[in-house]
Amino acid sequence: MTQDGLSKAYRPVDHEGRIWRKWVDARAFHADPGRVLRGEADPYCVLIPPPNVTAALHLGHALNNTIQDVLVRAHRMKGFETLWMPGTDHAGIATQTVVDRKLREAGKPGLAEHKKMEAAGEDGREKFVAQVQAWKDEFEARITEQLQMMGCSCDWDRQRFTMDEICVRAVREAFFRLFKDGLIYRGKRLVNWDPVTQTALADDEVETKDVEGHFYYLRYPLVHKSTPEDHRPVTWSELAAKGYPGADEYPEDDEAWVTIATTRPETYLGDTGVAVNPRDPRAEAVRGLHVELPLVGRVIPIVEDEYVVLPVKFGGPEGDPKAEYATGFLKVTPAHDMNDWELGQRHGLDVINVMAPDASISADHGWHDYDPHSGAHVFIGKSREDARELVVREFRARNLNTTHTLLEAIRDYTHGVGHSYRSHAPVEYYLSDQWYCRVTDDRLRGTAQRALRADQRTAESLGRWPESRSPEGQMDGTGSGGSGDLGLTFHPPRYAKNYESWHDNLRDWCISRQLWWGHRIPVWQRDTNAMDSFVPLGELPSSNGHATTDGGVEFVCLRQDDASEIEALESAGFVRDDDVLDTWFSSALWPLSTLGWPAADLPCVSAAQVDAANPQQIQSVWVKRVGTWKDFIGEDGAESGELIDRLLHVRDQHQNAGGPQLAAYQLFRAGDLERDGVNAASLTKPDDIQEATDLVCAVGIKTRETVTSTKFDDFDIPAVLLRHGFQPTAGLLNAFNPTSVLCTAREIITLWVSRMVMFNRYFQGRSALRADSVGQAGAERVGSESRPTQGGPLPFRDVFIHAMIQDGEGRKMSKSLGNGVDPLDIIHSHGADAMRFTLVEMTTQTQDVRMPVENDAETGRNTSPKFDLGRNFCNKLWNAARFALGIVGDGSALPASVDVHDLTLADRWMLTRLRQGVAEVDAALGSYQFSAYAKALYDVVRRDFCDWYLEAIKPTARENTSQQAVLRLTLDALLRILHPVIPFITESIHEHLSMIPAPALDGLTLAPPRMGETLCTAGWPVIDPSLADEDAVARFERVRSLVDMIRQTRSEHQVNPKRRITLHVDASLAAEIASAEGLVETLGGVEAITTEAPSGMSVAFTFDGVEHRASNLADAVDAATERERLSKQIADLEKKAKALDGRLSNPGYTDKAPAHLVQQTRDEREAVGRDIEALTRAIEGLG
RNA sequence: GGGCGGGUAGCUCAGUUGGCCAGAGCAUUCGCUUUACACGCGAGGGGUCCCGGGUUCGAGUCCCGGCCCGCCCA
Repeated sequence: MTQDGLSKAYRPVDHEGRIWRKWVDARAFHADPGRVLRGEADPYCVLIPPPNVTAALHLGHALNNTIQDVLVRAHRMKGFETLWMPGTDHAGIATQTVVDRKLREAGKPGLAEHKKMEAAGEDGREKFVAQVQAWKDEFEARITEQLQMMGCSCDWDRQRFTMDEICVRAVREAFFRLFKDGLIYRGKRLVNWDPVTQTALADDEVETKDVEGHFYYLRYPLVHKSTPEDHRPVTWSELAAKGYPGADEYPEDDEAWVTIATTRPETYLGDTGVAVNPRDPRAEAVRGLHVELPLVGRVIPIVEDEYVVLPVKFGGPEGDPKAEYATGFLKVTPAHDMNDWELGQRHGLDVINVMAPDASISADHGWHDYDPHSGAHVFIGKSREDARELVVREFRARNLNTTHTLLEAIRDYTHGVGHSYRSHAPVEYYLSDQWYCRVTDDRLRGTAQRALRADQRTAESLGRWPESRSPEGQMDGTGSGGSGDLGLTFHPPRYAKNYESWHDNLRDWCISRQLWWGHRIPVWQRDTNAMDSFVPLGELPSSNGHATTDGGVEFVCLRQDDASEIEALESAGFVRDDDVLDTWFSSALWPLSTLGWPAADLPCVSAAQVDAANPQQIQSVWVKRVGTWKDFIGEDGAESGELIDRLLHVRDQHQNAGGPQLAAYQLFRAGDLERDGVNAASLTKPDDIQEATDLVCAVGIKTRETVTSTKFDDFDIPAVLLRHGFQPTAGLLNAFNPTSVLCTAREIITLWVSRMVMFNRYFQGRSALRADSVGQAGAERVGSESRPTQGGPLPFRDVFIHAMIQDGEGRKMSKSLGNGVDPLDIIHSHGADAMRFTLVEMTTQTQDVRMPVENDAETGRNTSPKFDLGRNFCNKLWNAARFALGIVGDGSALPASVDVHDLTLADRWMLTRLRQGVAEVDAALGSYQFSAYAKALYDVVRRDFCDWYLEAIKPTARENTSQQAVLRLTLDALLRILHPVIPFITESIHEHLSMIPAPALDGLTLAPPRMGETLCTAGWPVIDPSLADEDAVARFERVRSLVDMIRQTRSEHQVNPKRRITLHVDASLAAEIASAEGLVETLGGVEAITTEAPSGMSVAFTFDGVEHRASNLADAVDAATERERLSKQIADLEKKAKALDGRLSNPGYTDKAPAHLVQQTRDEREAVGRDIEALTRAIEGLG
């Protein structure tokens, strides 16, 4: 290969597609759990944080996935059996909302219309979900394409989706076990309610935003309540008699009132009490009294509770805004406020819900004392906002007596209000029936807390969550030391604190969502209270179901859908729950579901069970798949292509023998399968199944790439395989769980990391192991009496939290601000490698990184000048490689081996620097310091290799074949440590380099590729300490200093770079230069070295405190300019000398500082002095 | 209110047990179509390391107090 074969500049578009196909064809990213299980390789596994199918990926995803790819590629090269599991998340509420909006924008029926259809019995739910499914298909494909264009080396054969068959299986099993173990329950609680999307939200889906609102001061008349019907007003004189402060300021016969302050007047319709702090001086006077709600007419008690904030004038805390605004009387609305709910529970107050699910005022959702003839009818049907205004207007318009209206005052007030993270509407606290997961149980929260590595825990945590040492350690059957217990480690460690405090403040997790897009809750229920007659539930017929009862409502959870059981339930009056699970429920199972749990331990699911799960889907999949594959192969299998050849070959070999290859072929010819009556029962050996599965998955990839007209959907593969008893995930759980590291952003710590830890440990804990036998008939004895307290293995050992990318002003990148950068734009303009290198270089240990955003006037797209860094670096590497390949040629002249002792100074220096570079890279990657990794690469490639080594060897490399050998090997090693971050360009260069045989060099090991001549499966460089040559480094550094001085002198005299100058040096320096193998001459542009004084014009420079001279710089040197230049140098040196003198004259320094530092300072002072003397003489010489 | 992160050159950032006149990339200035690279090469200029105290022979680094920006949780 000559340099003519490579373009002058690196053009990513010329290479990225070809290189990607090369990797895929080599199946270089496909993990084989067998190698791990057989002990042939250590596992390294990363689970992708599944991107939402809501939208395409943004730059934050690009960073997140680049980091993962760097780790994965490096470990693959280091010899680990490496699995990077890809997939996407269905993102229930987000996707449903987006699709609804898009439908409405397109003038098509949206969610509301589909809900009407469903209510009318017209399959609205199914039709809407089909729309969302179509959206999912589109975006899953786009996301996959984006990741692949970035070069992500995921095991694409195993790609998952949180709602695919494999994941459904895990969700059902998990829900069933939690339900059975009493960790899932149904309850009527206040939930965070999003009135726009009309669903419950988890605590962490609510964002607090400051809102400029008001405090409204409302007057509630005080009354005596002697009988239910008779309540007469309280007068001020009565209160004054009881010692109510300030009561005597009012006319004594006037009706008395209390004033409450509220930001939400409309909720007064649901007030069921007024609370006062028992320490309030007015409390005693109002004890036993009631208030009458204006318009509503409801008479409600006054209760005393410490929760009520005392106003400042009655001893409340000064400076506390609440105390400043408080009146001391608090309206209590248990159905519409979280704190009021709790207060109401303490005092047995009524709960009156006055709103409909859309947050409009309604008497139909729990307002049981609504009187249509009261004044309250005016509020019915009004929105929250309108009702608020109306309440204020009514209160203002109504008089309490002749001098006072019901509205006392309105004051401006800014306060935090919860908003839905999805619809951004203010959240309503809403009373409803929801499903909860009891995450506060020690079996979940406790195992998560104890999982944290001891040295990352606080003393409080260690006290509160003591590890139960002995059983904990022995418990996990994985055998890898410590992996099953306290080893969870955050990088950077400060994030461990977030994790801890999240658990400290945990409440039970609301897992039901009033959505259609998601995993439907597998519980059937009937309310026997509302039934005239019913057959008692009795014993469930199989272990597939578990029943509970709560206040006459019966619940049955089914482990798997079973048509006959469902029919039996429904005929007995049971109805399946309409709701779906919180998206995070399936996300929390990601480390389990993607790796095959629970199938790793359970018998294969039968075809009948899968068919029952979703017969229509399976059927359609089946038809589609047959069509797709037939189109691809053709009826006679005659179409060309390596894969078909392989399969035909396999068929010929195994036609009669059977076995995995035949099975694969038959699956491939899916249409043939049923016709031939082949069934899964003939494929019983796990190895057969695995091999067949692998081959079929390979078909999937091939099909995706080749058949563009037919949409290929990975969703289908597991369904087909499951139907025939295959386990495409066979072996994965045992080989790869616990996984190695989770890479994510800090906002996810609470939402996701914790829940994955809880679930992974719970479901693989001791009792869960016993529960595994439940799947087999008869072994049914796991219940509350054998509750596990010991957790199973972690889902991952390390958690790396990376920075968030902001724009140049420190703002989040967002669509609304228009400051986002599309990764695909950068890939198109700069190349995937340039983007990756820049992102990695930016990734420091801070919590945010800034990326100045510019709009490209030509394309109208956003970009950032920061990406030039990566592009320039890649181009530099490309040209350096082009140059090196040009020198080495086809390699026919290279020796078979070289001895380090025969090498030039430059070669030995370069090899030493290479070794240091590899060590720096290893250290950086080992501690998740990605910026340090990029900087180490930059330094060794650009500074050492390009700037110095290549320049140094230019005159000799074309003749010196040993030098060529070093050049070839160094470039090879550099490509390997560069590969994880810039995979495309390094693989491209490697295509050429690998054609040149690698000479042997003792101490340098560059293992060949494992698969398909790909650099990505080649070995990581291993460099023995014996290659380090400190003497060469010291000598080369001397050369560098001297060359720097020469270059500086040349530059200051504006010497043309091409002009070769003459040095006049002393004998000692002349000897040193002579021993430097011509490096000084080459790098300094030096024609001749002489110990004789210059005869003509010359200039001075110093080295080691000795004056030397350079001549032949120019045709004339101006003495005045030269004097000025030298004087400036002297001035600088004198400044430095003064500083050093100051230090040395300080006895504190010379006495207390380490001796070697003091000596160093003295040496330096001496050298500076000699330099000054030399320069002074030079000035004198100018005359 | 609590927790966390940041404040170093015009911009984006390094600076890991305190110890070379504080570094890199971009930008900028000067010189250069030097046979790998102008997406380049060589040489410069540019910094009260947010402010105020303290510890120390010595502080960007450690301690205390304050100011500003951002994130998370209540």
